[in-house]
Amino acid sequence: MSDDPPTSALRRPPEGGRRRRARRGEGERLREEILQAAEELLVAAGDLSAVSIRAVATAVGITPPSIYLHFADKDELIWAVCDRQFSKLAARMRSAAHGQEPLAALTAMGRAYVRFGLENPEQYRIIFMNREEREPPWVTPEHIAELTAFGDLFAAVREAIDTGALRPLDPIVVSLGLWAAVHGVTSLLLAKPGFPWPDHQGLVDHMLRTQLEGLLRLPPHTGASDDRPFSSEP
Amino acid sequence: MSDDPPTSALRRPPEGGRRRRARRGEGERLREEILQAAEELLVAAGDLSAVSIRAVATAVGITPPSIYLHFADKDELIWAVCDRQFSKLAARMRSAAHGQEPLAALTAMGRAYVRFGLENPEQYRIIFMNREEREPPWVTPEHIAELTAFGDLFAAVREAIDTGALRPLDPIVVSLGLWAAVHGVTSLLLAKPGFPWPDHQGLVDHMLRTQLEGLLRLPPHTGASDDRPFSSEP
DNA sequence: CCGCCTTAGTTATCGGCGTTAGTTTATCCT
DNA sequence: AGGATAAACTAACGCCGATAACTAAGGCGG
Repeated sequence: MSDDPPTSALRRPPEGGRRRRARRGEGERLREEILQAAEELLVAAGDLSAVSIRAVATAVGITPPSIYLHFADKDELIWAVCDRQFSKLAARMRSAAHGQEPLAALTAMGRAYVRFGLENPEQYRIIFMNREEREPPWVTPEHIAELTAFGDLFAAVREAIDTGALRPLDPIVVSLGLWAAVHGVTSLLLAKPGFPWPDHQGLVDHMLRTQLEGLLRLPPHTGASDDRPFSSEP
Repeated sequence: MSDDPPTSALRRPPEGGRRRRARRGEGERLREEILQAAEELLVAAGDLSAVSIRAVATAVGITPPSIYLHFADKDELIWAVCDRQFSKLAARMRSAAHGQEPLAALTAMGRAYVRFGLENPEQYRIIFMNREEREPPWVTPEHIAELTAFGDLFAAVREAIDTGALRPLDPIVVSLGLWAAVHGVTSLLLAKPGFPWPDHQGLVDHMLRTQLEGLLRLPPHTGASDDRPFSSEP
């Protein structure tokens, strides 16, 4: 990380003078360069704090204020960086589930989700492990749902319920529960990598298997059910 | 948040001169005042970024460098603040599970865990939704396990397995899975409070019920298993 | 070819941050 | 009384995100 192999064509030498201006329509190109440089800084350092406006500007070869011509503030830049990778998540989940019957599809989507999170830890942290207050305005619940292929998850759950494979529970709650399960594993692994975890894959498979088995149509259970109410409500 | 009711006896008026020195052994008292002020700032603003060393110093009535006499750096201060609240978590979980049989104890502990997280959102975020790199050195896996009453969780799981209530799975994996389940719900609710969640209690109970039912002693399952390996291993 | 407008960048600066070095002062012990 | 030391201070460094004001390079109508 200290030497400087030509890992990317981005870093310009200080070059003395000003940056050659882009042509009329080419402001877009600089935007892409900024995104690319910010992403490289983020994954290289593995730490959001290493991605400062100044560091990005230096990497691209411009001055800090120029970044504000393309992004309203730092949060928008960071989220745009993360969104780029995360736009691939839904496709990955869909292709993992492609052609599978509902229950297998749910497992495949869950695995793809965790895998993606572990492969893009910084982006996952920023998108799903931060308070939403810092999100740019275009990050709506609908956007989140789209990123996570929630529609496909929900459809698979509903089909599994309709065909009688799963119990007739509220498919929304079931879908959110599955999301919470895979998110729980992913975020704990990312937050505490030094914890003595067992095999990652085994843990994920355990979560999915347990969760799905608990949802299967079964003889009525007699498990523990203590029904004191909660304090906080939505 | 703008007016200044005497919410606490901490804030001193600028007072002109220096702070009256504490007596010889009383450095400890200032440490407590710093912790208290930092905690108040944290929960009042609901945002870690509002808790700057300078803001804490102002609130206590001292100058910023004085804080470093009691805390090595900002992270240690923040973690000490969070640890204070979190030291109550294990006791709450234990008292919730007190006298219950194993399965009911697991449910009670899970509920207590989520409730605690939702009641201390900033602390939960800092402790469980940040990368561990910023943790002070005294935050070991053992410390985390102690905070979360993992020993009691594990004991209840093992007992449930030994008595035949749960399947004979690895109790470590089962315990971590239960932790991941409740953490998944908690952290999603905290990260995305604007998401159209259903009733919190219902979601938590669904998670616990599903997870436990999936663990009950049952006819062997034939779930979907796609066995591509994961990328990262522990 | 010229002059204007727009766009894409610049320089300079502000206020805030965490942190450190060096200094002062009040209290305690002998 | 006087030195030692704990507990505070002042001043400053080098970052940070962000903004205001300026400048120069296209591109276009005449």
